Formats: sequence, structure tokens, C-alpha cells
Amino acid sequence: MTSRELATWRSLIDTTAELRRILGADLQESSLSPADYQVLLALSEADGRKLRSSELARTIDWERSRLSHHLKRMERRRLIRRDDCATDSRGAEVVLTAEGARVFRRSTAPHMRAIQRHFADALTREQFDELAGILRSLEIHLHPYLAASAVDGRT
Amino acid sequence: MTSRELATWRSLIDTTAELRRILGADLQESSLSPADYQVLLALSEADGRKLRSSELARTIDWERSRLSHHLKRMERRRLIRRDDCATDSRGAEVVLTAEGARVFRRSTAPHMRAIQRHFADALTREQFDELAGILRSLEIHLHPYLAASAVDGRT
DNA sequence: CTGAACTGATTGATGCGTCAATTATCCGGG
DNA sequence: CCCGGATAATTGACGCATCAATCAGTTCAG
Repeated sequence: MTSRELATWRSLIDTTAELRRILGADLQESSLSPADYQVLLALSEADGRKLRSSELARTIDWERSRLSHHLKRMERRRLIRRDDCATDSRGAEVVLTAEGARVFRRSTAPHMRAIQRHFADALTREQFDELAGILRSLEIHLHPYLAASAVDGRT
Repeated sequence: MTSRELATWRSLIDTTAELRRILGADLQESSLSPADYQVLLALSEADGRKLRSSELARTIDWERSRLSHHLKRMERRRLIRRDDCATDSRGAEVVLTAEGARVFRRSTAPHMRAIQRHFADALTREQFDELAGILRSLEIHLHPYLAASAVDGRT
């Protein structure tokens, strides 16, 4: 690996960290963390605005215990609720509350604008295409089978 | 912003998170966190293997309090030491211990190999160039003045 | 000199993420 | 029926990150 490649690696890590930081701070004006946003997004797109906890974990690709801890915090803030599951008494149904839906709805437009402003505005159409290709290469490299089948729509 | 651009954004965030996760796990086999590594790298490159705490913070671009907390943990593990500063009794000198140097030295080669394997190997030379350009555009967009002057060597 | 503003650094509280262990329930072979 | 292994989800401990508050020492105007 050349030192230029290493520098590109460091720049990738640092720049994406900075972007996450900025977007996170921005999101916080809706009193949401990036993690909250992911959960609320998945729930608001789900049928009946509720998901089994394990389905939610799969959807957003989180470890179960991370999700469990996070849901506890979100439940405390009344953004979600956990109901017992009718068909499996081990399970929990995570339900988006009215309050959660409201907070999420208010946060989306500013969040999209922030992504636009801090990220999308920086790149040309051509750079977007290049970046998409690069990310696809990385994903295939990290998950050979998954990434390949995802593109074929076979997942 | 098109939905394709948004997908690229999500992919950027997710893929870099995955890379950080993998590289972090890898580094952990040397019982170091990525944060430890950054600190040890900066110290081992510093004159006399020591830095004033505020210099260190500047070097790795951390908030002071984050550094302070982290140094406390690293000191507990004997990776660094904090001496009183001779010229300013408010200040602290962060010194790399022999143990810290040893652990760091052992970690570098495996860490570089991991970056090679999980990141560099995935991309063609051309993609590297594209990525470098993309990151540069993002940096300029985020820090117009800083990024421009850094390239001129005027920093 | 002296005290007010500034700077270097730390602390405490809280949220987040991971790992290992645990609890409770389900299900299928005997 | 019932028991052993799998599955759903949670917990506790710990490291890490951020924010606001704090403490100690320096500096400089008057």
C-alpha cells in the first residue's frame, strides 16, 4: 500500500466522521440522534408503524442488544412503545407512538436539506457515479455473496 | 437530491461504519482501540515521544475533554504517563511509556495489513484517484479555507 | 501589586455501542 | 407428555464521546 493510498484511507475515515458529526448535530435540533432517526425511519415505513424487535434489528442491521438498550432510552422519551406480542410471548412489538411520528416527521425535511447542503452539493454528477461504484466495490469486497445477490434482487 | 444520491449517501455512511467496525475489531487483537492507536501514533511521532496535552489534542483534532478522559484510561493501562509541565504548571506533558511504545509497535504491521486487505485491495488504482478527488471536494466544501491552504502547503 | 479575564486541563452526567451472560419461551424428538 | 436445544429479548459491565461546569494557574491592565 502506498502512502498516498494510506492518506486516502485516513481522509475517508476523517471526512466521513466529520460528516456524521455535522449531520448528527443538525439532527439534534429535532432532539434526535442519528440512531433515533434510523429506528424511527424503519418504524414509520413499517406496516402498521410497528415491527417485531428482531425484525427491526434485521432491518437496520443492528445487534439485538444495541437495539434493546436504545429502545429502552427511546421508550423513556415516549418515542416508541413496546407491546407484548400476541403470537409469541417471548417477543415484543415495537410501536411508533404518535409523539414519535410527530418528532420524526418534523425532522425529515431539515435532515434531507442538511445532507444536500453538506454532502450532495459538494459533488458533481460524475463524482456521484464514481462514488457509487467505489462503494459497490467495497461492499462486494466486504460481503461477496450478500452484495452480489442484493444487486440481482435475489435477496 | 435524487433517491440515487440519497442511496449513495446511506451507502457511504453504512460502508464506512462497517469498515471502522472491522478495522477496530482487528486492532483489538493488539488490545488497542482505534482511539488508542491515534494517540499512540501521534505520540510516537512526536519529539521525545511526548507532547503537551493541548498539542496532542490539536494534532489528532480531538476535543480537550475527550482527550482527558481517554488519557485517564490509557494511563491506567500504563500506555502513557502524564508528567507535570516544567514551564507551565497548569499544563501536562503526555509521555509515551516503554510499554505503550511496545504495544504500538506490535500493532502497526497487522493494522496496515488489515487496511490493505479490507480497503485497499477492493479498489483499482483508478478508483483510488477518483476517491481522493471526491474526498478532496468534500473537504473543501466542509472547510473552504483550511482545505485550500493545506494543499498549497500554506498551513 | 492586584484582581479580572483568559487558558490548560479535568470532572461529572448522560447517552451510545459491544460483549458476555441471563431470562423466558417455544418447539420437536422420544 | 417432557425435556433439551434453539430462539426472543434483556441485562450488566465497561469503554467511548459530548456537553456543561469547574479548578488552578497565568497574564496583563491599571
